[in-house]
Amino acid sequence: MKETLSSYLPLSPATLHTLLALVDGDKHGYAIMQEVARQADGQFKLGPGTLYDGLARLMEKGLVLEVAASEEADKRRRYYRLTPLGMKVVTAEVKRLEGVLVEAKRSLQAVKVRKA
Amino acid sequence: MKETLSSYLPLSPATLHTLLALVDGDKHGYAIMQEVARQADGQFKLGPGTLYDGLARLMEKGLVLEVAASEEADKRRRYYRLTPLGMKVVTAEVKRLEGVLVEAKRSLQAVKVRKA
DNA sequence: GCAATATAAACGGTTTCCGATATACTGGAA
DNA sequence: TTCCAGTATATCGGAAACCGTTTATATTGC
Repeated sequence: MKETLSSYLPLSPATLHTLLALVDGDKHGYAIMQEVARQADGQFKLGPGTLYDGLARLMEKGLVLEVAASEEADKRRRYYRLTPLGMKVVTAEVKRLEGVLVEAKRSLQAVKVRKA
Repeated sequence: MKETLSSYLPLSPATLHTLLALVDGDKHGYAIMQEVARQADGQFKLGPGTLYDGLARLMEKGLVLEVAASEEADKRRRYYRLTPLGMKVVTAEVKRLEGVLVEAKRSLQAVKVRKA
């Protein structure tokens, strides 16, 4: 299973942020865009093209599925939810990135020290 | 300066790993591939297509430059080096990712707790 | 001098990105 | 009641990036 999970990695920034926005609950597309902008603090914005393309791909792969809105007002909204697989994949990517950062910080620190 | 730096971000996994491999010193292409494979512990491999495409782009943008080998034996090798800008960009991306991971772990933890 | 390995690079097809655009609904202000 | 800004989804098409395969050479060890 570790192997199959690895085959989804690494995630592109757009994909990672989309999945992360869905971790804490179902959201519709526009809300995902806002959440990503918030999380990235303006340093990164997901446009509609990237978002909806990405969502379509994620649904094909089974990482995300569309769910019916319970009894919402706005009929335009379409809600998306992480599948269990999607949750595993985003968890695995976060773990992978942690490892990358550990190595990265070690290298960067070594350079700083060398210069000092 | 913060703003201009942001315009290079986020980095794709391939770009990030290429730059990280160069942080601790000049390397030639083949060595970069090996270093990336090592750092990623097999979870991610950079093929030659991706690598050399990426290097060409990084040189255009001024994040990497080619340097002459001091007095090497192997004449085929072409060495690449991070520019000061490249170093700043990779540092900024590492910092950005740290923030993303903090948020990500918070969300993931919240989900775990909710389920427990 | 042969085989294996190391190294760079081109090539071409596919995937992904992503801004622009279109369309339509919603809520409130003028 | 009209109007408008914001909300919301979607498509399109070009650009950028990815990436395995192949080609070409140099080197190294036998």
